[in-house]
Amino acid sequence: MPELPEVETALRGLRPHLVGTRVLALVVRERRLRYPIPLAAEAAVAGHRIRDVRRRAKYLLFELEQGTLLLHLGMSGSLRLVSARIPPTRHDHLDLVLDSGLCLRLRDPRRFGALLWTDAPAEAHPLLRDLGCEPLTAGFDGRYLYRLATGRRIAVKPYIMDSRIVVGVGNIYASEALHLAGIHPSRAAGRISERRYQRLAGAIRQVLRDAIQQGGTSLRDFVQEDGEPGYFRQSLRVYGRQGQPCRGCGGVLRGQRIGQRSSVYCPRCQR
DNA sequence: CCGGACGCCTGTCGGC
DNA sequence: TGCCGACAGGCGTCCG
Repeated sequence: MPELPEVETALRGLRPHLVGTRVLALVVRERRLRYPIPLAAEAAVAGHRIRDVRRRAKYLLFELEQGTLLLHLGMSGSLRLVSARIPPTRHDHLDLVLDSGLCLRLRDPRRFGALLWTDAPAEAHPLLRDLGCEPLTAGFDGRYLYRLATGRRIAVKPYIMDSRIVVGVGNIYASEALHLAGIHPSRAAGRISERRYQRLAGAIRQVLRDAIQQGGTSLRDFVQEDGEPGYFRQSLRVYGRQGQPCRGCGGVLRGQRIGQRSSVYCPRCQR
């Protein structure tokens, strides 16, 4: 379930429970995630305090007294804070055991997630180095999107899903933002005006903010059981609604594959 | 450099 | 009911 809003929600929920606690151990039960968890990770983190937890793109960064853990949830990863006594179940691949009696447990059935450790500044890590703008910070606006799109023939949907351009916009939010902005998902990125990119940038921010807000209400307690999101289901405009009526004009929403990802849009409202 | 395809995994769902 | 293919919220890599 992890898109930027969920990672952000996870961050906000977890942070107060993590910052200042000491890592007693990293327990790895399944090392084969997207990248094998480095053998050095366990030894590197044990005994160190968590100074801070931050988010960059969809990565959670656990800054320890020594080095940083980079955690990515992939397609199916989820985090829970549980008592260290609770036995792990299937797909609970690792625990970060804390001196508070809790442990941070990663479950990831598809194993597209990742846990890496670096001693260097996290931003310099190869996986973070080339990332584009954070959509919710200054610097991300229509002009930025417009400039980087110059001459590009890629469809706008995969363009805004490209993390070298802007991070955190996954398949759902790309679809939603394009509908909100009235832009056809397969329109060439380089053939959109700066003015329309302003609308798009605003739509991306709005959609992400709304989702964070709603995610916040359904995922508020990470010490509890799971907290399945299920959040925006109700407020989705197009995603997963192929064949159903557009909430704007009442017309039938159309589905199409763009760049190997399913896309839904309104042929009337989106041009 | 760019755009598009591929593959990594497991779980679920719809159709037959 | 059971089987099978399609598909799933990501993303790095490879190829032309």
